[in-house]
Amino acid sequence: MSAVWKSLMPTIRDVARLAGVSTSTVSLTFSDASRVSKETARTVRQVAEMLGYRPNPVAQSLKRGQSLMFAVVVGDIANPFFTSILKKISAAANKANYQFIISDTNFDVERELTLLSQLDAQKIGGVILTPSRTSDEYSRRLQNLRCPVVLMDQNIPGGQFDFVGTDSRLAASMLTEHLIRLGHTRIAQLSGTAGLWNTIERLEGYRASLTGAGIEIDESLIVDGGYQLELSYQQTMRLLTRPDRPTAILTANNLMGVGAMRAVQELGFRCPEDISLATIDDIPWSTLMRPQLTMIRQDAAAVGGIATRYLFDRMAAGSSASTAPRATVLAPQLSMGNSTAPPKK
Amino acid sequence: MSAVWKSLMPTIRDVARLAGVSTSTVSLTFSDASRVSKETARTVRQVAEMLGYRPNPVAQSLKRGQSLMFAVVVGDIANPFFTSILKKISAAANKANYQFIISDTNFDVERELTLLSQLDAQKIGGVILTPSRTSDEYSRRLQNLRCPVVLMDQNIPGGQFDFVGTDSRLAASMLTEHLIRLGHTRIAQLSGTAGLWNTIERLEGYRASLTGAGIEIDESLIVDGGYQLELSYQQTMRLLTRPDRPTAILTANNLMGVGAMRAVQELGFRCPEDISLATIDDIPWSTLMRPQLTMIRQDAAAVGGIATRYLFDRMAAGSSASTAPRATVLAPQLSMGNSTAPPKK
DNA sequence: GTGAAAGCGCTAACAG
DNA sequence: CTGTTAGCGCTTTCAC
Repeated sequence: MSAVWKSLMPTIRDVARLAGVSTSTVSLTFSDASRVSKETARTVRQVAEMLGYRPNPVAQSLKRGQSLMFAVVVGDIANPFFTSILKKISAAANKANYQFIISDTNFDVERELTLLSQLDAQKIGGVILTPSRTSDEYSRRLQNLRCPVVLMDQNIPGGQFDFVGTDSRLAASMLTEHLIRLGHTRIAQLSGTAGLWNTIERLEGYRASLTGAGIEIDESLIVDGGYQLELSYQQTMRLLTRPDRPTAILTANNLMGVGAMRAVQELGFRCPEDISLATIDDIPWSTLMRPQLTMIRQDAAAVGGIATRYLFDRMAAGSSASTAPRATVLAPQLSMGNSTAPPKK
Repeated sequence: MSAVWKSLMPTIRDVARLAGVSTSTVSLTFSDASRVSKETARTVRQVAEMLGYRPNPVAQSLKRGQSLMFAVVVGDIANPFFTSILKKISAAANKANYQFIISDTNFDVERELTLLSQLDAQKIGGVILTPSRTSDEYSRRLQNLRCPVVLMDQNIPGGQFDFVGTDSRLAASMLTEHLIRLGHTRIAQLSGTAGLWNTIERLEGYRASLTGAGIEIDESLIVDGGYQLELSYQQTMRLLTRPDRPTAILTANNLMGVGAMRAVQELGFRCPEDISLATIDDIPWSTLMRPQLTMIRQDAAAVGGIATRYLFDRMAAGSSASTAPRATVLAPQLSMGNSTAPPKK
């Protein structure tokens, strides 16, 4: 009934025997062709082709103690910001003939650390990671990995790792200042998971802009939305049913933007007449939404592309070379929608 | 500067030496504890713990000729329908302590086949796949894989593989009949990639419903949108600028639904007054869109959950057992929006 | 119940 | 240039 999974693959020995050479010659033919005579190489390739021989990557990894596969670890594979990045990484990896694993940690740090140690045990060749902590302890765990690590989107203090992301501080400032210019003074921020790099940066940008405009900061307007849709929805419900509710809400990522918008709609508020909404990160098909959100766009493709390049460079260099970490911080881009307007008198 | 990737992992020999036993005893302790005396096992575990020993999965795979890792291969990782499925698979795999690879083929069949053969060479333990062809040749390639294969979403003829998906024929019929009941007779279908299982089923459902209602089928109203947003957008533009334009459009997946909606908006048509829109597959945050699309919802979590169960069962059974293929066809669910209305007179 | 030994398929000195 | 050889870390008979 079911397929037979047994038809043995030809091994390097089969090729060697049939080509009348040794296994090392076959191996060399595929790794460093220059060390084999043109003629031998041709025969070997021919035989290999005929037999349908492909080097066993598992054996290669075992021998080399390192695989050519790398891993991308993200907190939420359903977040379109990350899928955009993944698309780009996928294309780059494909072009370079690398394979990679995508893993979703569901924002579970325990799971993330377990995963990383498993990958480490598998002798994974490298990791592109959105770190879910900024603590020293966490940083140490990452440093113990025996493969190159590239951070994306979120950074960690210390700068020991390659990093690519967007200037979050600036992003938050741009939106905050836009709202201030419109005349808002009661601007809430739906903030992300406490302690994360971007969370801190976005809060700082927000605070700096308010202070710079001479607006006193109302701490009760800063609430934790955990970068998640549902929590953001609940928090927005709470914010908007307060007597001293804000006139504008700035959400620190796309999913929280959606959550906030849903709450606004459900409460029957009109946006932007009753409440202004602005968010960081794009939402797919946001052009079909009403109102269109004013937002900061990040260049996800660039993030993915650069992260991949950083990683490939390190993987190619091997553990020997210890180049100084590189970092790219991209500029955020403001995209005006119609979800923001001057506050009602 | 950069991390040292060299700190060697303890091997089974280190554990054996320190525990004063042989490597086979250590191995046995972890695989079949019943064959080792309680006491020895305890010592071994203790030493292993102390050393931080973890069996090297690469070596295990090489020896066993099969890894515990499985792969999920989809055409478009950015399609939210697939991310929903992946979320579920991820949770299930995590619970069962399996690892998996996600791969995006970008709808490139060549790439898909290359990928599958690479995975095969890696001795991957199993594959969950959305097949991108229905041909015999393709089917044969799949059968040659030496690991269990579970099909999801799209099926292939022959029924040699486990399959889980939704009744696409019924899905298309439900929407078509809904439109007919509203009084539409010129209903276009934006169809998917020709030849695919669901494409065929959805077309059949559509045709059957029209014919059943005594409506003659206008072949020019059936156009190829390739399951892609952009193509659907263009095709809709074309459809709506025809003198004999349809009064309703049925799109065969979510991305095409978005594409069609964008075209409708850009042309200044009102939906549903000027044109009715209905689609198969949900769009995230569709509740924030205006109008709200009338659509068929599939139970993505169920698809992911069942596919995983099928695969794990086969992986656990090993290549020995050859159970007959299993299949689950889920019922589609109609979700009424306000994008459909009776046609204008 | 435990250990010795033979590889899984490949790579990389090292010789020739 | 090519072959011999010794493992990578683990599993698995097969003896004891």
